[in-house]
Amino acid sequence: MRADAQRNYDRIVSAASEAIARDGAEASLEAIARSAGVGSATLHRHFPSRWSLMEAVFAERVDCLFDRAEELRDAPEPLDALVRWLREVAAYATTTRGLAAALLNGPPEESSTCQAHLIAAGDSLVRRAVEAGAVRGDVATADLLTLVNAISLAAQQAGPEEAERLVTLMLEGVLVRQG
Amino acid sequence: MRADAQRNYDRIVSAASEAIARDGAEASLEAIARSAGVGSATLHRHFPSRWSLMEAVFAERVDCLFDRAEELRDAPEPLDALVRWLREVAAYATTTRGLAAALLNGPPEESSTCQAHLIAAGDSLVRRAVEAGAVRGDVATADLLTLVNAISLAAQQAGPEEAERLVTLMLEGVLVRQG
DNA sequence: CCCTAAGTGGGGTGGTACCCCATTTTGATG
DNA sequence: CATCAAAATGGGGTACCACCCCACTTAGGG
Repeated sequence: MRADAQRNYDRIVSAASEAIARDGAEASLEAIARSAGVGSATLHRHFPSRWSLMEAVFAERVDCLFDRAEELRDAPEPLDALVRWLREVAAYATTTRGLAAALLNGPPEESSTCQAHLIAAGDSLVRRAVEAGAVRGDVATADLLTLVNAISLAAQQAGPEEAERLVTLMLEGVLVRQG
Repeated sequence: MRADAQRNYDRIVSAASEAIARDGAEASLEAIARSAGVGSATLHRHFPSRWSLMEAVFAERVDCLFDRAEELRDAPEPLDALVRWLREVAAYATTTRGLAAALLNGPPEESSTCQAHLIAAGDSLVRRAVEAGAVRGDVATADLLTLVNAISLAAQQAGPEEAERLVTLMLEGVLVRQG
């Protein structure tokens, strides 16, 4: 990749990051190109679809969550580690407007990179929690992340604390515990 | 309301219903007006915002769920009634593309009519289930509906059976039951 | 230094939401 | 039944969007 192409790529991702934080997942690509000081054609060549741009923007965030999962993997309390990580995922998805929407509503193939990365990160935490007897064995990491993302999407206008409350409710369950 | 205005109103809602079922919540208003045999200005006068049209389209469905709740209110098993009703809500929201999105992502005031109607419908079922000792007392009907809608939205591309699975998971909880 | 291939962005196309206003239609009244 | 003012209508206009074509520019290896 030529140096100028790389420079423009970075500028676009940076501008898109700001625009999405401000306007959500439906931010105008034209405006992003403009604020990056780049023609719209350049943006569309680097990122053929809206989702590919999303993915580039969120890759950094997802990497961060991935690293966080590795940190928590050796925490003393497996359940605590998992719950804490899921809360961080929810917080990221709720505050970074559009992340949840991108992960859930994006075309299957195109949003799978982020999704797969996140699932890989969460998997070890889930497995440890299951082995510790704190989490049901028939729970898939993908399900957990889908639910957390769904909640984040639903609570986007209510705020992060509402999302956290709903995540807790989901983990504990609605039905009374009958042993 | 004049007779012709009423006729056009009905035509628009009918066309919108089809379009949303086919194309989802982002269906083109212009196309809806066209297929209703009506100018776009007429559509925009009757429905100032996209959400107001959504509301009109979904009102029928929501009424149906409301009636269903009343039917189930006197069912012998309160928990069974509640679970069945929530599954029906999920099924409606998943199949009627856009219902979930409309209820969750719509502006607070504009989507509140549907939401309020649904909460009112579910409330009696939740209360009965709580009194029967089957559901936690600190669970709000609104939370339940938010979660069900969130799941529906998340499972929209996966299908109704996936949504049902996730609803069950949410109700039972992810953590192991420790009495 | 030069030349070629990669990269660029202005401008075009076709689509969208939403609004203005001249024209038509309705239905209550004389 | 004829009249007519108010209500309703929709064509056309504006502004914006995603996406694409293609003449021009620039990087960087020989």
